[in-house]
Amino acid sequence: MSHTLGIRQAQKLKTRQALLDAALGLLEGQSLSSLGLREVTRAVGVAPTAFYRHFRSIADLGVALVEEALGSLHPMIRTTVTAADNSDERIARAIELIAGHVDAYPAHVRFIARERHGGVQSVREAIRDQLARFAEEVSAELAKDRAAEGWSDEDLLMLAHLYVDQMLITASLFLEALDGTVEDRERITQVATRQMRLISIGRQHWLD
Amino acid sequence: MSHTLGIRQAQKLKTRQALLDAALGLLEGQSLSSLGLREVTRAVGVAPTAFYRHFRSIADLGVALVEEALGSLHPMIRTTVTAADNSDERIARAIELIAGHVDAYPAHVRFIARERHGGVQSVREAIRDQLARFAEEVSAELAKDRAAEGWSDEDLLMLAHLYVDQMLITASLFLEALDGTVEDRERITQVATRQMRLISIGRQHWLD
DNA sequence: TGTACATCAGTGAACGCGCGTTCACTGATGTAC
DNA sequence: TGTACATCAGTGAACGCGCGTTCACTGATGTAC
Repeated sequence: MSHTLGIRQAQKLKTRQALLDAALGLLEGQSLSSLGLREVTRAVGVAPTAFYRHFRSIADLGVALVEEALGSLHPMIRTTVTAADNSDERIARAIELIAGHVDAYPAHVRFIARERHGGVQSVREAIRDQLARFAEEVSAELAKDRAAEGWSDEDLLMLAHLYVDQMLITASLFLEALDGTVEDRERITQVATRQMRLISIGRQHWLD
Repeated sequence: MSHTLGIRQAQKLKTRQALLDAALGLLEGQSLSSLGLREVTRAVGVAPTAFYRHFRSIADLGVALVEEALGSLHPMIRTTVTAADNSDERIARAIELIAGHVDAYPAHVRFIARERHGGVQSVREAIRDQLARFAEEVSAELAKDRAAEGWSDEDLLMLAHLYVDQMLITASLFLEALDGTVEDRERITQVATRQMRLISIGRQHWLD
């Protein structure tokens, strides 16, 4: 049978999640290295000191946010890349998937884009490690394709990184255009589609 | 005949440059949205209030840093992309140029990578505008090449953006490896070279 | 060239404010018997 | 089931500190004559 959390532990998790959610919201207009502990607890409605029951510091909370945000990106990246063969139709579907993810989790996407090169070392490292893990999974996924015959492991990994980076660039463009016009978003879709197509073409002729 | 600046104006420019330099140095370990005005003036050795003689705010100083940093990237990007035809030798030279630029101006590269998606809107916009200008110049440069025959303006611009983004990604990888081993840097060089090669191949077969 | 006045980059005191962190605490939840 | 004690998430007061901004100022540089 399933184990039910105690009341105390359940409440603690709830507060912790509220802190994470509040921080993510506050990070829309600033970066992690300027986010204040009091700012976060004020947004949640708990005393500043309650923060320490959950995180040692804002940097620590940031690392937890990386897990959460990239956990949500994970399935998207997998699906996108699995679909990223040479078919134009599949490329189109992958781009739509990215756009949909940005619509559904804009704060996660913003957080990763912003803190990937941000001012907090431990967070940068966490993002780098997670993205490297993704690239390895993508690489393994690519290896299954018959188009990967004759490719070295190194070349598969470099292609995987290219896909992952391209995906993040596209996601952050869609993010900037969230409050923009339909035309803005269509232009981004068109450019991203053509870039993916060019990469696909390069992939097809890699072994020529 | 050349006009010599007055003593007063020359001294003012000197202080202004000192503020920019100090800020850039302080931004190695944090992001712009957490940089303090007093921190910067303290590093320079002037009174906090002197700051206002040069900039309205830290965000304003940030925009000035964008001009400076991308002014230094400008020639590099031009040269790199001009050299980015299908020849492996030219690709290798382009990657070396990027690595050399990171060695020469690490703080500029860090600033642009960090603040491109950072927490200060006006700075993000300044970077976006400058990079768009670069992409247009690169696009015009690409158009001169005989390999561009039959390419639409739209496709040239999307390729230009791909090159510019790829360059920034590579630069920021070299930046992370500045204190790393020679092996780290060689691995980055190898991956970046292959990615550039794959893009070149896609470019060659674009019109197939 | 010399004088009298204007400009203005940089100063230093003062302000109110929010910050991170400490500490002893409270009272609901958990546990042992 | 009931009781007595332990745990621990969240509290609230207090602290010293650095922040951005204001203001009237100083004195070297610039300008008009």
